[in-house]
Amino acid sequence: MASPRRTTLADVAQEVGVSAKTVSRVLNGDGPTSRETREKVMAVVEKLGFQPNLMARNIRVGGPDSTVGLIIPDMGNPFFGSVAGGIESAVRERGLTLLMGSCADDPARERALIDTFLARRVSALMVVPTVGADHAHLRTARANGLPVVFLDRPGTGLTADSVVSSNRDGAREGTAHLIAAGHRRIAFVGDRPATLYTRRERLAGYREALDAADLPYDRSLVLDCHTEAEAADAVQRALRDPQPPTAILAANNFAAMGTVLGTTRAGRRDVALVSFDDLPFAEVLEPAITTVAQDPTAIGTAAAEIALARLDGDRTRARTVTVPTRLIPRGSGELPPTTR
Amino acid sequence: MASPRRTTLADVAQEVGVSAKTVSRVLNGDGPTSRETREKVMAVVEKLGFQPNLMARNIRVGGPDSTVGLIIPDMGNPFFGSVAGGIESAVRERGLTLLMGSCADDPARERALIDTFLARRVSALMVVPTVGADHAHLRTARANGLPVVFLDRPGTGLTADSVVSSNRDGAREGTAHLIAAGHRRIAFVGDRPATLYTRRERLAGYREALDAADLPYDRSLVLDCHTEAEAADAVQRALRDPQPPTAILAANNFAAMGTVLGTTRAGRRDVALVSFDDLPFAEVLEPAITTVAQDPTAIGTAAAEIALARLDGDRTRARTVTVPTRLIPRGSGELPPTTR
DNA sequence: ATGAAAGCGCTAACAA
DNA sequence: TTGTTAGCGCTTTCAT
Repeated sequence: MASPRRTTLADVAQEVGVSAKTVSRVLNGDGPTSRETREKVMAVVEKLGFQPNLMARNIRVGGPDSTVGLIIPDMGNPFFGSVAGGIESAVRERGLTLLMGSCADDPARERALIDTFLARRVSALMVVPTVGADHAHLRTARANGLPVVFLDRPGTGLTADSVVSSNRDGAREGTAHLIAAGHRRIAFVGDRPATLYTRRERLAGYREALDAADLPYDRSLVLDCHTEAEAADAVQRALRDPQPPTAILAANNFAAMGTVLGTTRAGRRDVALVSFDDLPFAEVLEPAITTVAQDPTAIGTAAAEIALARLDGDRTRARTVTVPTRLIPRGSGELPPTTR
Repeated sequence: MASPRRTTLADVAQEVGVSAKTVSRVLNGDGPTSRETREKVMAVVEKLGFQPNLMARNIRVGGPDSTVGLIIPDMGNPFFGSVAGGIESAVRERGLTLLMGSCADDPARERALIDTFLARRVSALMVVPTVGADHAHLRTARANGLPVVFLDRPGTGLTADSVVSSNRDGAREGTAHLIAAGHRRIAFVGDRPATLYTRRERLAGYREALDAADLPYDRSLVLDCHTEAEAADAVQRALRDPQPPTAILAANNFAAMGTVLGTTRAGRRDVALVSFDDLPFAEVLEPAITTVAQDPTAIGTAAAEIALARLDGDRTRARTVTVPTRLIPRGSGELPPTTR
């Protein structure tokens, strides 16, 4: 029942007939070792299935572990997958391994994951902050030299590096695109809660575009939803209004999917849609959806670069990197609507 | 420049004026401690921002780390995100933390990640095997009591627990659905390489359905593709054939997206489609897409349950759990095609 | 309720 | 080229 004690470096050493340190030298390739010893050691390592205990190593060496921790709010969102991919390829070149965990939109869980990573002495910590989370407790770790980077949204209660999309500009451009096509009643479908950073920024961009065109800001055209289903319902309801929108700016991918669902269910093909964040089927839907594409991979890469620079001793003050978005016109919102 | 040595348990002890062991007792709540000591210790811990070094703890305690490792081939695929979510919620109840890494479809990278997790003494290891990877080297670890579970596909070179979808049955049902609607030329759009487990199984199911209906198996109707773009091209080409398919079974989500792209670009709305793996917009597209839905969360949960049972001492032989798929008819493939 | 000493698996520093 | 000793930060064991 009790599993046999795991093979240790000492076991290997004894079996080979050398000292532990020699085995260590062979495995880590630091000190000089004779070709013969090397071969014998490797053979025994293989035979015994020895796996060095990295924790024991790290504890002795004292430095941080060769991992980078990433915490995301939701595994189901492919946006974060792409972000992670960007980080991964950047840190891998430095021999670091990306480990990630999801907190499932739960601030307490985010805190627990942060502690887990800190306790395991990651080299750097990347966090996509969850709504309601506070990051003041990271102050000490950061002060002690741990690079901390916030992605997609700035952290709360802690000034640290962060990488975000050009939310405001992107939303402004997207809205302006609809306005240029002649729309005057444009709904904004955004995430909840309304205090969410990305939501606030994108709403601000939307308003800037309205202002620039001297269009009134109508609070009733701003819809809240956290899920695709909610967005679909909200959109269907809005379309039944006496003064319905003729176009919609969906402020994130879920909102956009819900919007498509909602307009489809309402049997409406004539509602123009611009989506913040690219969509899998943007090109295929009828009409094809114009998007304000983010670059999640670039966000990840930028974050990794900052973290690596910090590891290299960069002690300049915290900066915020803005990754530009790109408007991809795709039919929807391009032609003057029939209701013009 | 050199960051100050991190605060240790001993630092806290000295500051409070007690022994290290006492601080340890307070933090882990094992031995008895006076209320007064507890408060003083906690205060200093807070003040110094002390983070216990879990590696040092684990090394002394000897047991495995309180983490479960998951390796997936691709972060961009939301399917794996859902699988991870299933694992997460199941292991969390046991106080375990899920850590995952992506190998980006690279067998060498998978190997490195496995070694990383082994070296960090995870409690259990879950792997979605990457094409070309071999898992024989996991034998020792498994023999020493480490639970190893393969997801989505069985591992190579190692008999271990695995959890898979009912690929064959699902593909058969999906194909039968198309046949029942009157289709006789049904294309199969599957992943590359053709040796891929899921691809093989699903193709087998497709063939079973053809056989059952006495339809011929036409090799030219089997299309290979690893990306959405490849699938789109392949489908467009197939539709230009003298004897084009009237229906398509897409064997995974990328293939399905590509198929939708391909048929759309070809201006064909009359091609019936059944997709293995549910799609974001299945319901919205015209016509709505019938899917053979997998249950990725259930796959994750099942895998976690097996691993936990192993941790509890279950030493029965390796088993394979099959998670059923579910046919969701949604218009596409329901009505007799015009070409009947 | 608390402390002292020993030791987990490994490597730094010094020998030989 | 190799071995020895000490010690990383923590917990175990045994004392008090």
